[in-house]
Amino acid sequence: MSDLPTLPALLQRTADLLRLSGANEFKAGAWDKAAALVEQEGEALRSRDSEKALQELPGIGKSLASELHHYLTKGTLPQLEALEESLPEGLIQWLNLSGLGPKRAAKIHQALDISTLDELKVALEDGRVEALSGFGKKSAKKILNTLTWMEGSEDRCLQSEALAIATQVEEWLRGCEQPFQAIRAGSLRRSRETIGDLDFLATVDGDAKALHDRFCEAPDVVEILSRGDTKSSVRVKQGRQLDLRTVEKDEFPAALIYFTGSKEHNVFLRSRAREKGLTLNEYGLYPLVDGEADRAHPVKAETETELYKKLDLPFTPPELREQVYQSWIEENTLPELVEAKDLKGVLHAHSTWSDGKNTLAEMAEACMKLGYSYLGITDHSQSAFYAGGLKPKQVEAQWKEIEQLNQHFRDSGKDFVLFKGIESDIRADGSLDYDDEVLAGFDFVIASIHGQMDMDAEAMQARVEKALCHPACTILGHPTARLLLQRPGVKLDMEKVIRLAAEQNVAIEINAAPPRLELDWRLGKLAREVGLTTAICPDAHAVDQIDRITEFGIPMARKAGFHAGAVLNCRSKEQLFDRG
DNA sequence: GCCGTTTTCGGCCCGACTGTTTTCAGTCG
Repeated sequence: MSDLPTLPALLQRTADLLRLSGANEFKAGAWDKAAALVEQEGEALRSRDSEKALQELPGIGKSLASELHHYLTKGTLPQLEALEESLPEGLIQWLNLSGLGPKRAAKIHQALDISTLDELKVALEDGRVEALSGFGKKSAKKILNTLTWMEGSEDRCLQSEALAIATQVEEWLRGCEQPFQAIRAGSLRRSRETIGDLDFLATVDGDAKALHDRFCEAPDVVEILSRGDTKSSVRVKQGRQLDLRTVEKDEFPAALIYFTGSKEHNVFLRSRAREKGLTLNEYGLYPLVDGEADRAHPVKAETETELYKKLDLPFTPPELREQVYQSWIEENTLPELVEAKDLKGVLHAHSTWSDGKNTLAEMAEACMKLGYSYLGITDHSQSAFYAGGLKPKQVEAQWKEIEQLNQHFRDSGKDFVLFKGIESDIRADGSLDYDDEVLAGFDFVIASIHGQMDMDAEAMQARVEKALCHPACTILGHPTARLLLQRPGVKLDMEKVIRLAAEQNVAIEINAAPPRLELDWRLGKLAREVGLTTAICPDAHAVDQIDRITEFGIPMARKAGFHAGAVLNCRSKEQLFDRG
C-alpha cells in the first residue's frame, strides 16, 4: 500500500505549523514548495532512495532531503513531530480563517492561552481579543464573521455552481453606467474542477469606482470584505467569496496573466522574466535596472500572447497554466487542444429504458438539434437494478427499437445514427455484466464501477484490469467513481490503469457530469505520453444534460491536454469504432 | 530552508487594502 498521497499534506502541515511557531516565512515557504513538488512527483519519488538523489530535486536541500528520506524509510517527518509536540492540535485550524494569519493567531494563542476554534469564538465574542494590542473592535468582528460563515459553508464548490454564480454577477454588472470589459480569472478561467474564490478582472472607461460600487451591491452579496478603487471583495449567499480587480487598459494583459494563475505558473513566468533581465508583475513587464523595475519603459505587449512571446514562451491556454505542464511550456510542446467544434457525436447517455428521463427518440432528436451525427446510447446493465438495468431480453428489445429508429433516420434522409451501447457494471470479480455472446452484440461497451467500492487496492486493481482486458470493452467509464467534494474515488493505481488501457486500445472517459469530471486532468500528461484515447461523455439522463460535454467536458479535456485526435467522439460515425 | 553567486550570506514577488496606529504591520492573492 502506498502512503505517498499523504506526504504532501504532511509537508503542508509542517509549513503551517512553522508559521504558527513564528518561523521565518521563507523557511515555511520552502516546505510549501516541497509539498507541491512531492505532489507532482507522485510515485516517482520512491525511486530516489538516498538523500543525495532527493537533493537533486529543485527546492530540496540538505535538510528537506533528510526529512523526506526519513519519511520514505521510517514513515515519519521528525520536524513535524517536534512541532506537533510543541503546538496544540486545534491551533492549526485557525489559519483557515481568512483575515487571521499566523502572526496574529500566534499572538491570540499566547496572550489568551487558548487553542481551539470554540475557545477562539468565545474570546472574540466576550471582547478579550479586541482588547489585545494590534487588535480592535473591527478586526475581532471580522474574524468572528469569517468563523461563523465558515461553519455554515464549504471551502470549495463545484465548477458548475461557480459558473452559475459568475453568470449571475456578470449580468448584474452589465447594469453599470460606466462602460467596461470584464473577464473571469483565477481557477474559474483555468477550468479547475472545484472552485474556492471567484475572481474577475476588468478595465473601465472612466471611473472604476462605479463598477466596484455596483459589484458590492450585487443582489446576492451578504458581506463586503473590502471595497476600494481597484479591488473589492464580497461574499455571496451561496457561500463563495468574489474578488473584482480593475486595471488600466495597458496593464490588462499582465494583470490577466497574474490573476489567472496558477500561483506556480506565475512563479515560473517571473523567474523566466528574470532570466531575460526583465521583471513581471500584475501591471506589466519591465526592464530590470539595478534590480528595480524600470516603470518608465514597460515592454510593450497588447495581449497575453504577445507577453508570452516576449518571454520566448508559447501562448499557454489558461487550462494548462498548472505546474504539471511546465515542461511542455519550456520545451514548446504544448498540444493543440480539443475544441467544442471538433465533437462529432455523443457517447454515454441513458434513456427511459433504464433510469433516463427521455425516450430514445427524444435523446436522438436532441443530439441532432445540437448538430451531432450520432448518439451511442448506453443504458445501465442488469446488475444496476436500482437504476433499472436491462435484462438480456430487454437488451434485445432495445436493439429492435434502435434498428427501427435508424431505419427511420435513413428513410427521412437524416445523417444520423444511433449506436447500440451499454454501460456495463464491472462486477466485483472484474467480469462484465452479460455473457460474451450478448456483449458481442453491442456496437460498444462502457465498463464502469457502480458498487462494491470499498475493496482494497489490490483487489480493485485486479477488478478493473480484468475489465479493461475484456475484448468487448471499448471505454472505461468514470474510472475511480469519485464524487467531487462528497467522496473520494476507489483505490486504484491510475498510472497502471492508463498504461494498460492504452495498450488494450480502450478509451478512458472524461465524464462531464459536474461532480465527476474524471479522468482527472492531472493524469493527462501521462495519457499523452502513452497515447491514450479518451471520450468526452455527458452521462446524460435527460435531453438537457447532453450539452454538458461542451460546458464541462471540453474544458476538462483541454485541461487534461487532449487534442482532437485523441478523442473518440471527435471521430466521424464511420470511423468511430475502428480499433486499428 | 533553498539557492547561487558579484560563491557561504542575503534574497526569496510585491502591491492593495484594512485596521490600528500615528507611520505601519498583517494579510491576501
